[in-house]
Amino acid sequence: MIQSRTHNCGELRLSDAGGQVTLVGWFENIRRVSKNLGFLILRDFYGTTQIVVETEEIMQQLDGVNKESTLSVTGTVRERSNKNTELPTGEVEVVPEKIEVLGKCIYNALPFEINQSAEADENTRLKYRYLDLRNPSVKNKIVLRSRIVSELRNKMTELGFLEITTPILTCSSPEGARDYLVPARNHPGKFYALPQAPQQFKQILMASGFDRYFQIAPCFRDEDARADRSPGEFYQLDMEMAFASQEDVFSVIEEVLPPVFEKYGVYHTASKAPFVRIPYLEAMEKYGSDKPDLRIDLVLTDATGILADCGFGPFEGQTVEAIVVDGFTATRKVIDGICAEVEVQTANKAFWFKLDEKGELVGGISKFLQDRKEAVIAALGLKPGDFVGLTAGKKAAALKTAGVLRRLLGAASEKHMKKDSYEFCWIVDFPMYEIGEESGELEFCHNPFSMPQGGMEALNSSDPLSILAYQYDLVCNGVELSSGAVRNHDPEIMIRAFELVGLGEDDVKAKFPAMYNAFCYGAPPHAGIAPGVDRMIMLICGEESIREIIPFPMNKNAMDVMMGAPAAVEQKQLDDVHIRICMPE
RNA sequence: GGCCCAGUGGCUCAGUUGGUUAGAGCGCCGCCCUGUCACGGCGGAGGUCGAGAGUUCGAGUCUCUUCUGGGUCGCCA
Repeated sequence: MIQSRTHNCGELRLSDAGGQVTLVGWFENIRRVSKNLGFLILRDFYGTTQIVVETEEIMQQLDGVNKESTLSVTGTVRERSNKNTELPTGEVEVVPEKIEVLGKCIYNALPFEINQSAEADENTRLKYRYLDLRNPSVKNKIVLRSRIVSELRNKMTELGFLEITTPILTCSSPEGARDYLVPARNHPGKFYALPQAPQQFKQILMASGFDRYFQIAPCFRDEDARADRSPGEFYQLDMEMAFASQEDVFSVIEEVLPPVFEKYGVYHTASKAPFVRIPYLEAMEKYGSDKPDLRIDLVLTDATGILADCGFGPFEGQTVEAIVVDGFTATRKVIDGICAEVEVQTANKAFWFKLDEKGELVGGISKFLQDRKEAVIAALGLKPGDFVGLTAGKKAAALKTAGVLRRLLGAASEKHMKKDSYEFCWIVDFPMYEIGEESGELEFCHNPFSMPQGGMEALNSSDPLSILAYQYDLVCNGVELSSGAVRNHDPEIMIRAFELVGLGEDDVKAKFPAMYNAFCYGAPPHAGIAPGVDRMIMLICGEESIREIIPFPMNKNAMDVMMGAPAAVEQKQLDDVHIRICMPE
């Protein structure tokens, strides 16, 4: 029988000196100073405590005990003669009377050093994730994740939202990402699908009379990974409100998120309610992006009129966007690096020139501007010392490229980026429709669930391309956290909205049968949003890789190298679900 | 699927213009050390340089193919 612990390893203080204690934990290290003096570090979830070995007998007991074995140590707490002020438990040590091995680590070499695991090869870390997670700095992110999720839950509950789980086994949705499919044993040839989001269920909950719903919802999409996008599965703080407007949704988010970001974030300040609202078109014109990083105070200027015909080839007949940066003192090398990075990220080139302290246009493409120097200075409002970044192309491309250039210029200049805060904004008034790049035909711009602004009248009498939707994005520091919308709860408007893109009633019924039917029995106007939990935690932790904030992440190729998933299964299992494998060549 | 980067003892990395026996730190093993705290000192083991082919008198280094991992584009209503 194991003596149960009296304290954890992060707990003992000077006031405990003299007491008899039992600690349990992992054998982190031992510093052997002589045959009968050594300092053993015991680590558990809560911290580390120094065990001082002062007898040859106990020292010998530890011979052959590998690090990372689990131990039980019973002994007396004593004030240290040499204190360590860096450690919470650094004023005391435990003089052991008895050390017992609870769980042997049978290996005397680990795949990586626990305390440096974050620097080890990522594949090895994932394979031995249970060792990686023993590293306090790795573990703490998972602890933080738990606290954040718990706080979000509490806050939502406080605001009267009901947490309701929706099915994991459901049916494939015809739109969006690739589904994960699950064969149905009792229905040969048929499949369940894992939900890409609980979208239809939450809207049906609204039609069922629930008023405020939320869920920390698992979502499954079979799409390729990115640094900030885990393959396969992720979580959303999914919510929906009945009889609610866009502003009602905004005020809930504005109340729930900033306190969590401020409390746990690497930056301790976050936007206060109300967040800035920026219409989509304005965001594109001003920031060249629908997810602008508002920590950067630079904006785009349309310089087509003054620069397109200056004789510089790439500007000829194109839209030209300019970003004026005052006090930009970066070296030529940095500027070239930024331009190269823009090209990598957008496949378009960036250009530049400067107005030097003497009032001369210098550098970059300045030689093409000398004939219109004063006009350029006036049009862009330049002052000596100003730097001007430029992009050109068709309007959408010029704006998008300038958006990337803006972000890089901001990051490179002390003066124009407030680095230590969370700047939220709402991007609102997304267009309902757009001309599809490939099809050349009218398509839904975001998703077909959104209510068009102006309702049926707008659909019947306006140019479809001018119709806006009650569709919004939540953006923080240049990261898109979420899309949301006031939903289209009116079957007639839904059908009309589909008709404009060449579809009709049959398509609505075919694609969303349950939701459509439910809405035919009296649906409340409703609106919602679903911020990505993993993305929020990344921002809060200041992490660049999403795998750092997921307890058991898959690798880029959607494999769990620890568990060995995905894996082949036995023939019997395949037979049960009527599946035959056709291997690709 | 396209493009970019990386792969050298258990871990992190260095390795010059292609040139003798491929190095360092950490870890591991042994010895020494009575207050360490990234303990210290001395010694030792441990390498098919991801794999295959090629060029060459000679390849960790150059070329090609391939594998693995990461990033990115496509994709992500």
